[in-house]
Amino acid sequence: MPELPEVETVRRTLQLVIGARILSVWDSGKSLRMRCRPPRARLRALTGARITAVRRHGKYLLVDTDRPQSLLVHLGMTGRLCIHGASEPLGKHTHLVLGLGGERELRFTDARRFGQLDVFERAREREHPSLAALGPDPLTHGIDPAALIAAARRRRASLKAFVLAQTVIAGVGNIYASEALWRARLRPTMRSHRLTVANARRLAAAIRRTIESALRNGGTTLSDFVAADGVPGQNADHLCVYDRAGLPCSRCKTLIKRIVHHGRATFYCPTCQAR
DNA sequence: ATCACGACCTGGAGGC
DNA sequence: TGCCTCCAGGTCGTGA
Repeated sequence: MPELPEVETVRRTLQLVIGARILSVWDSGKSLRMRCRPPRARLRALTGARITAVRRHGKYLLVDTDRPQSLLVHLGMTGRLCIHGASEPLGKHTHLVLGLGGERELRFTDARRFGQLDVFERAREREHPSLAALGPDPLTHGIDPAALIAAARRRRASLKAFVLAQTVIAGVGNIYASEALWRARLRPTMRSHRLTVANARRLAAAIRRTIESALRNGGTTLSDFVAADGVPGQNADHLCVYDRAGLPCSRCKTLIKRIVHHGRATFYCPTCQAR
């Protein structure tokens, strides 16, 4: 669920907490991604800090404060970062609660615990292990077709794996990889080093347009995703291939095919997506 | 160095 | 109704 458009939707709805002071910090103590426990002492040291900005790179949210530290949040597959009333009961899978005063709390919940929480020094952001290797963000940096083709030619993996590689482009996940390749009329199983210049241009434009259009619809909600205000996204109704196996392609009416590629569901139109 | 695969964890859906 | 199995949007470590 939370790929770039969903994380950006959360970021935008989180603008409401900018200027708020973190009056209290509570964490569940449970391990999240890769059995790593979020650093409790550094989380709690945010007490008293004021939130100054909420940024994003790919699928990572960066909550800046008026101190040298920022909070890093990755939503994994089922993570939510939502503003709640302080009197609302804590959900079962709540892992972080920032008390913001005015009866508001910013809560991170994550049933599957594939998410990530960390506190890092902003001055050394580039060195953070999760951020250091990220490629350009399609919304904030754009995608340079020349750089895209150079990266594609260095690899032998499929185009789908290429588009999913966060070191190449930050923020594309399984849903939008299928969607962008459909839009670019390229077969997901095509080897990335066979990408032509014209195809690379089409792919760069397709990724950007796929993401922008999903963002306009508030992101894709298949089961868990909601924005920081609790509102689900509407983009599931606008998907062209993802989760549409056996339904007609909106361009050519051929039935959409589902394959398992690299252990992930992959959808494409056998007619209008060239090999 | 690059790639494919499995593991991480829980809940929901569907079959019996 | 209840138990079982399978499946899921991300990322990383392992072994080939």
